[in-house]
Amino acid sequence: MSQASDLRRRILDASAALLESDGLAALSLREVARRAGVSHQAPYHHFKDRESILAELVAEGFERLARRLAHANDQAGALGVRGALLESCRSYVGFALGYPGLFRIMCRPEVVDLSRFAGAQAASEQAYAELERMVVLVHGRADEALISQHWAQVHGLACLILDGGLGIRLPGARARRDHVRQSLERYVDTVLGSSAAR
Amino acid sequence: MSQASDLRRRILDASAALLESDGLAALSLREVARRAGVSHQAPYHHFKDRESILAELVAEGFERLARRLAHANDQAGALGVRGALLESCRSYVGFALGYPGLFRIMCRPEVVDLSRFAGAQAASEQAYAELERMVVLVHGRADEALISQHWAQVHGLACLILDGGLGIRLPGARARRDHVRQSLERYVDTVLGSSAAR
DNA sequence: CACTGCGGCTAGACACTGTCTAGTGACCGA
DNA sequence: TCGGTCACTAGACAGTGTCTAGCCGCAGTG
Repeated sequence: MSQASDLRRRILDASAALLESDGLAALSLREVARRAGVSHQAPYHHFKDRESILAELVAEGFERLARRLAHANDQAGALGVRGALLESCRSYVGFALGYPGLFRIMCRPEVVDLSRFAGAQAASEQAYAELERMVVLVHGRADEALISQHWAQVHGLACLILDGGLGIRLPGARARRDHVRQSLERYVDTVLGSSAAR
Repeated sequence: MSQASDLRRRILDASAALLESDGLAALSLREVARRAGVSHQAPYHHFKDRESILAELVAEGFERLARRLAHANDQAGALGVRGALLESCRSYVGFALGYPGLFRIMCRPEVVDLSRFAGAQAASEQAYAELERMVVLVHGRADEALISQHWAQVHGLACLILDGGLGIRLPGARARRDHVRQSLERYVDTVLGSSAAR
């Protein structure tokens, strides 16, 4: 049984590695099995299908993201609201840029349909709850429009750098980091300025 | 030759239809050929490979998006800055929700690598230029951080409704429309309020 | 008119994919 | 010792993108 869960873990790890190194297109069950040194049918003993493997990775991804966001929220006392907000935004975008392959399948329902996988969906709700907590910290309350405004800002920036035109415009990790920092600081000032004005 | 370009067009149309009705996964060259009533190899006479077909659709998509954004920009005189900004945001998000399959491949480099297709890239630059025009209208100037802040907001909202958790939270087209309207109005007020305050 | 080349298309083949079904062998409780 | 379950292997199937070869009608040229 130790070997069993061992193979399960090895399959997940090989999948994650393949995802980050060669992209989703290169992630085939058979290649994963090859890298794990087992037959092409072995993964089926631990996962129902290909999507289930990816769903497990997605769940782990959302958990990690939620932990990062929670950590930023917890620092509101030490850093103040502005510092914590900035940290939260950086966590989100940093996660996306740090694990681009994983982040992509996390927001691609044609790859992993969250509604089919309770665990992954629950983990994504955790991350959402942390975003909500941050919005309450900043605005004192949280309706859906406020949350989605904040979420859209960080998510949009991440997507645009990763996959959209911003990535093309920003060659090199250094330029991206600088751009993210600058953009997020401007966003934080906008949001806090507008909130204070009310 | 009329027949030739006819088949080319039919292939593009069949691909677009398949993309919107059954999603990217169902879009195979062979199914497209079947629907166009030709052999599975016929498309190769008009397109180098599968990606080239999608790249053509992507180019057309960016052109259409750019036209919509340009139209919103042009209305700044009639609607005022606030009205035009709102209209521009609605155009972007409305395009994404109106052609979800198309919008997805427009921001999925693992599906269509823009750097390989000059036409598609040029069209995407047009759309970017229109976004830049809007930022100038609103802020009087446009640096990269301002543009990406604006772009991220509309792009993020579109992505979250289409593929992210917001779509799950908003069942039905009506709820989505309302949410988009509310979110964008709040965003527009935030951005104009903050801009006026400087 | 005959010949040649070429553009638009068909047909067959190949390697690769996910997944179904049928085994195989080791371990474990009765 | 026996039956059964568990982790895994092996073969097959339909479907895919793409390579190569071939077919047919039409234009241009001698």
